[in-house]
Amino acid sequence: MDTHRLRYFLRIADEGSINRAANTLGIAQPALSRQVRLLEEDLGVTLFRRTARGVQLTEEGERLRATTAAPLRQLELAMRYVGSPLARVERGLHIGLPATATGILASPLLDGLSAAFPRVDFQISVASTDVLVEGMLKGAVDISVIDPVQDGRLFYHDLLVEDLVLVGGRTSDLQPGTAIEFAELARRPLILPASPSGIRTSVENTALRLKHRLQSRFSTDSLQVTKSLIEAGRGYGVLPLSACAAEIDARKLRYAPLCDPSLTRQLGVAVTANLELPRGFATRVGEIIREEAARLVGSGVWGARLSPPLSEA
Amino acid sequence: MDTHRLRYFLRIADEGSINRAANTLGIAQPALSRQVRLLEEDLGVTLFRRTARGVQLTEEGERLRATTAAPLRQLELAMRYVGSPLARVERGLHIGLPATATGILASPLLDGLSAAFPRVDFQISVASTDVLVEGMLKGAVDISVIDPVQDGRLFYHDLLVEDLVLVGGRTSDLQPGTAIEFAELARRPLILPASPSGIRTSVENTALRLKHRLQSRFSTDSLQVTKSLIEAGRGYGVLPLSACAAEIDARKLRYAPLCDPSLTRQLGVAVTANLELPRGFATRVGEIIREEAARLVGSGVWGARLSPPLSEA
DNA sequence: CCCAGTTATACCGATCCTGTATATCTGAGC
DNA sequence: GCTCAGATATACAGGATCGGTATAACTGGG
Repeated sequence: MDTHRLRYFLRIADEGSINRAANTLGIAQPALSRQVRLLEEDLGVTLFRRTARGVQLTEEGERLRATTAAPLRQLELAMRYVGSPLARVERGLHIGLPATATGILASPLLDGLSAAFPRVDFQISVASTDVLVEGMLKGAVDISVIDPVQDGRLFYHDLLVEDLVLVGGRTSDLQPGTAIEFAELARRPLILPASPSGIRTSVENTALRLKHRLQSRFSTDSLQVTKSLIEAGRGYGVLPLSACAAEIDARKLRYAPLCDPSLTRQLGVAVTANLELPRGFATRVGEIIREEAARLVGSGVWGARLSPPLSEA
Repeated sequence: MDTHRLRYFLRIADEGSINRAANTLGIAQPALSRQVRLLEEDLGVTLFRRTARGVQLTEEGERLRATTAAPLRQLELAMRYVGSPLARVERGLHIGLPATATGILASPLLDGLSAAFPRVDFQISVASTDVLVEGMLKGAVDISVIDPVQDGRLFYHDLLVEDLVLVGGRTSDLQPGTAIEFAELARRPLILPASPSGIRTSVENTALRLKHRLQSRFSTDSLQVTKSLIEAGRGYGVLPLSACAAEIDARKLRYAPLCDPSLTRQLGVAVTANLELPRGFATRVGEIIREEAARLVGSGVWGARLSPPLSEA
């Protein structure tokens, strides 16, 4: 019943190996093995199946991970920031997220942020990059996760890169194992974002470069609408897998990777340059966004690749 | 960064004294003093003001308590139940709460329950006792917090007793320091629950016994409506303080204690006798409700008195 | 001024954690 | 079937941390 062992356990679950976890934790492997055994004895359950290529969570282990990861993270943040003057900030902070990242990011992010900054009311707006940028320049939005932008009035830093996949309805012929060539996209009706989002420009620029002509029958800025149109068989979507994981699990949607070329979308964190916030606050919030994203990526929940972090002076 | 010290810290905060906390924790006082000092050094903040009559939380201490109590409890429950077959139950559990307890109980209760039973979808219904009892007998509601009932088809056990206060609008003359006699109630327009709830019968029976005639101008089963009517100056309400703490803090409502006689309302936990649930599951859920209530009462958030617990064989 | 009650300090023994060295196990490749 | 690489498990010793006992220092109240 100690955070210590729990942190070890979670790291092992992430790494899938006691050995690798011992390395990243900076302790010796036998010590870690021992802690796992003690934790298992304490709880009276087997947490891992030991194999010759590492360890694998049992059902109980998976349950423990699911129920302890978030509270443990909240504790860590709460203790880290309790001494910080930033924790005293009383204010509303307005966070902007793109629709294609809310499903995976919103809830854990709010958990973490409210643990670190209990006096702050966090508000989340879901909108396209251009709307969020406008909101930030007006001062209505404080910090956003958006597509890359070049604007001197914003601080922007890359967060992660995510592969895009082709998503179709239940009756489509898409299979995760069979990649679809980009040229094939031109022969299928596409449902693209209405506003010039990162995904849409990525798709359109590639089409232009390869001299393909796309059929875009519908366009909408609502991810919800996009997915229901796809589900109804009205067309195909180009989306990050994380944005429709639930529907794919539920067999409502199918997907296939893209190739020749594959497409990606880049996300980053942006804050306004002239923030009326306590010094360092926005930076910390940005760090927590990064940490939360790193955690989701590291645990395999978010299939993306992290961009290199900000240099830590 | 150890649950150990955090638990000690929270207990001290609850008891208001290192000495008393040491007794209830079963360790020596110097050891506990030491742990507090170490925790304060770790975090770099002063958590308590030491006085000759105990200790008092500083602002940072209060913040730490607010941000760590819930996650810590979730961790404890998650670890306690990870090995239990009950944690594998996949089912929806329908919980009934009275409107006057939801505000204070719903959120922490859901936190705790979902940590203990991750596979269960908890649904909360807010209704009056008679509706909840009916729902439980029909099997639509599994477990409820309700006024005391005598019904052989239900298992019922007392949970806590709470004082009722007179609540008026912002312009009323009520003051927390000046108790209002019951006789005075008859001279004020009251807004009482429409259904025969515990609060309403308590008020009406007392009036009958003392031969007072009440003026009940409006009645509604919605606590929301009740409070907005009171706020608009349409009348007075008889409510537990916990049901309108937020509005009183916000200076939208005022209150005064009742005397001659004072009124209370009793709450208990009830489950149907013929549950189609795994053996012991409802019992455990009931225990968690009790624990959560005890925690809220112990920390002073819920100004009520616990009923004696079930005998623990 | 004294006393009861509180928190803080000093020291000691026991426990738990970690690192080093080594054993054991398992799956892949020949 | 055998071997080997890579993984986890066991044994033992050193060191840090925790809790207990004894005692000091502090603060209000009578």
